[in-house]
Amino acid sequence: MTELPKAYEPAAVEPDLYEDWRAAGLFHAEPDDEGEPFSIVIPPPNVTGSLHVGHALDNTIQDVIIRRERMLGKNAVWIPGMDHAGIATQMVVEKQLAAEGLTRHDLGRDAFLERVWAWKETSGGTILNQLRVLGCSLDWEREAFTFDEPRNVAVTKVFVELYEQGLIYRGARLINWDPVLHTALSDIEVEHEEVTGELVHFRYPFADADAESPGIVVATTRAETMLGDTAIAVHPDDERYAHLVGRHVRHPFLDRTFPIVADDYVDPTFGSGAVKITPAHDPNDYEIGRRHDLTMIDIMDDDAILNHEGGRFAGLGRFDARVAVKEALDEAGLLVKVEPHVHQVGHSSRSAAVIEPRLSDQWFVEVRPLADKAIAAVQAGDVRFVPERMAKPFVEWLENLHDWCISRQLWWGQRIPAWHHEQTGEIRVSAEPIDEPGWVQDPDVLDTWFSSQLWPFSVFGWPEQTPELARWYPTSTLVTGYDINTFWVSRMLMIGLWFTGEVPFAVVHNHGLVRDEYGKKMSKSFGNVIDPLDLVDKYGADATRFALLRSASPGTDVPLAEEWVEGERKFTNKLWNVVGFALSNLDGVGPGDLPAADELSLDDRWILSRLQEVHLETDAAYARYDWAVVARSLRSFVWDELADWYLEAVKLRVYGDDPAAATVARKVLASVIDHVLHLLHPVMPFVTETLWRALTGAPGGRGSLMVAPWPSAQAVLADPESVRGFGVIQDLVTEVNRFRSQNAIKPSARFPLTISSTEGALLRAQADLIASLATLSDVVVVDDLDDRPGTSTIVFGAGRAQVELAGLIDVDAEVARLEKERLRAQDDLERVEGKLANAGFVERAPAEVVQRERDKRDESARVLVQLGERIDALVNLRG
RNA sequence: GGGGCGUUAGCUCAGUUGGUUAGAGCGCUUGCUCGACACGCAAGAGGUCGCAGGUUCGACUCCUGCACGCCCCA
Repeated sequence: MTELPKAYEPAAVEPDLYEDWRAAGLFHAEPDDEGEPFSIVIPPPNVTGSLHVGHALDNTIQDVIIRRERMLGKNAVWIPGMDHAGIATQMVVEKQLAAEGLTRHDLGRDAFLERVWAWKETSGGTILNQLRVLGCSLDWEREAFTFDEPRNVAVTKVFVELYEQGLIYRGARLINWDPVLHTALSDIEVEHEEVTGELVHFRYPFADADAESPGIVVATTRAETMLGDTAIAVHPDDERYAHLVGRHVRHPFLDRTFPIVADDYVDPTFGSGAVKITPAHDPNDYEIGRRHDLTMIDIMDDDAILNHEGGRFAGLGRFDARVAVKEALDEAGLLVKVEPHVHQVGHSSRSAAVIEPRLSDQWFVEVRPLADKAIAAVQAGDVRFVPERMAKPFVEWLENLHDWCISRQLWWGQRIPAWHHEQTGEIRVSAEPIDEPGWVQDPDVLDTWFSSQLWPFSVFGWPEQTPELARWYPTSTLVTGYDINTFWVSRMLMIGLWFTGEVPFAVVHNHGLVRDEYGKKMSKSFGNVIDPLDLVDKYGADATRFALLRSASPGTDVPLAEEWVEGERKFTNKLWNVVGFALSNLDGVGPGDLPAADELSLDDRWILSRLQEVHLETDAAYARYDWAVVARSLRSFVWDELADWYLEAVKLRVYGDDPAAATVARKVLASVIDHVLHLLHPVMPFVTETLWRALTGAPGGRGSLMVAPWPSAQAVLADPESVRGFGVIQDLVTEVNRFRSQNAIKPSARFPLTISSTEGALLRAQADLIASLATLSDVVVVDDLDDRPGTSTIVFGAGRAQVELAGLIDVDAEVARLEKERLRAQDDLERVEGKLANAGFVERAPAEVVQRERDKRDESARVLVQLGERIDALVNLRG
């Protein structure tokens, strides 16, 4: 076996290892491979995107899951791919055009699309390459794109069938209009932000103008919309206005009158209690408009500039018009008052423009029947959320879902498979182009989510009944942040159930959002963004992955700091050195069968037992997606037990002169390391693979740890008695160390120790081990200590140990140390006696709990007496 | 306004069914080159578990109210 370099250098091994795995075909799976099927589809990142820490977390989790399932012998596949991201991608290319002084309209539709495809081929998709750097074991032979040909076929089929089922319709509805991007958006692409604006109160005069009547006062934050008003609404129970219902008012700037209507929606306590109604530019007004059959007037053009309906305000932008209308009202003597007002304003999540609700002809999906199926599936447990509490808001969201506007006035995306007759206006929806005179295809494209909702089955070639689809659909687990449950998960569930009759995934695992070390959201403007590629570069992929997982407790956001990643690099280095120590001392012994039970020493039995416990603990944590526990328990085992204790213990035999004992130690050491490398591999693939090959001499390629079978926990190795026994030794050694530290005795100074203990037989048998671990010159176990002057006592859990002071110890410091221990024992005793003095406790608590407290009391009392005697002896010695 | 989550050491977080001396990482203090590792080893300081009640022999843990913070929806 070769010696390892002194420190682990990730950059030196990661790219080559990844290429070795890939070249050996280890990322690839075929549907007829052995094993139970297990599949994950990647949440397709935007083709315009680059890797941020959120992707790093999401894909690390998926990689951990798929690597473990692969080792468990499953027929595991992880499908890569990207989302064509209609708006974002079109914006990127339009920005390039703008730099050349061009718009997409200058190029025309076909030339523009060619240009976008060219951009996609050369600059798009860098994110997928970045995932390789992280170690993600995606099946690259199966890469899919939401806008490639197989996916287009699926999209067309779904559109046509939903249309034929009456679930897709075209009609004039109030939609969210982005006046910058010139397209409709769905409700969830709108973000509501709090804005301080003005509440303008003004008066509409009555139409049947008796000069005495003051008219009726209304209030609005968007004064310009009064140009589209076609009614005023009051609450039916509002006595102030009851007599006015049915009367008409006159528009001050336009040649029309409109009625005062009564509607339950009106909040009589808000403003004047009378509401102006603009059905074509406000969602609530729209509903009222439908109920009362009001005229709906769209007063704006695509740029949100007032059209001819705006009368003398036509040609003004909506915000200029807001000011102009207010001034005109004032001049006309109709303005009552203007007050500051805080309210929610919808903004485009893409362009940040203020959304204009607008009446428009668009395509919609009627979601109710689809949503009901999805709700039923969640409630029946056919799809399970982890953590569970994510299910409730998900269902509530589905229950309140409105029809989905799916048409976009863009060019980059699937063209809507509908044709309009130029003369008759008739509409035909068809999977095949209609090539007859007079028919032109609908110019709009579909919302990107319309394609990505099909992802869990379109990636497998649906609607063709492929072997992949049969084998891997439904998928096993979907991994996403909880923030896109509504955007994406809900739609996949609805459409998957509708078209395949099955839930598209059995489990939705939601992780949190990655934040900075103070729990703040990462943002460019705040300057706290961490680049995961930078982390990989500096600390390695394993450390980056481990740091993310370690913070990922179920259902919580995931804080991350660069220093924490640095800490995990130290862990990879620790692991490196553990194996390095083993390699230089194994003398050719590799992992294999363990020695017979009667050959094992106490430390062997202890570490093997602990390994089994840790194995079971991590298996359970893996199964419940608790990455923080997986990471922490493995880290703690390797560092705090294997390295700090077992390696130190094993030196006694490995450096000793009993060859048989040395061989036993080597076998156990090699096996434990081999086992824990398996357990760690899904979370730290690179360093574990490197070390495993060094340990076993495995050739790599198909002989990689990556595809080695997951070990099984062996219940026979569980040995509570050894765990307890080794614990006694750990306690004693720790107390000796403390004694050294408090008495400023050099760590390298050896001195003899005489022990008296309730565990006498155990300690006598392990005297050499104790001497080795605690750096003692000699260890003797006796029945009773003589407590001679000139000695000091170390109290440990199972007894006392006596040290010959030999003039090396400061008596005052020793008295101080013992006083401190006496106080501690005194506190213990008082607390326990307090409990036992409580009659209720003694009578009603379980007997074993009471007995435990009694034992504690006896122990503390004994220690207290002994400490008192020692202190007295020292004080006497001092004179 | 409706719903959800959170409040534990200087910071970020664990704490499984009520009984532990309330833990970890980082940071901080002290000592240490003893044949894996200074990307290290050993020891140590640091917490009225948000506040107020209640249930219980016993509450960080269960219940009620309040305060503060964050998220989603309207």
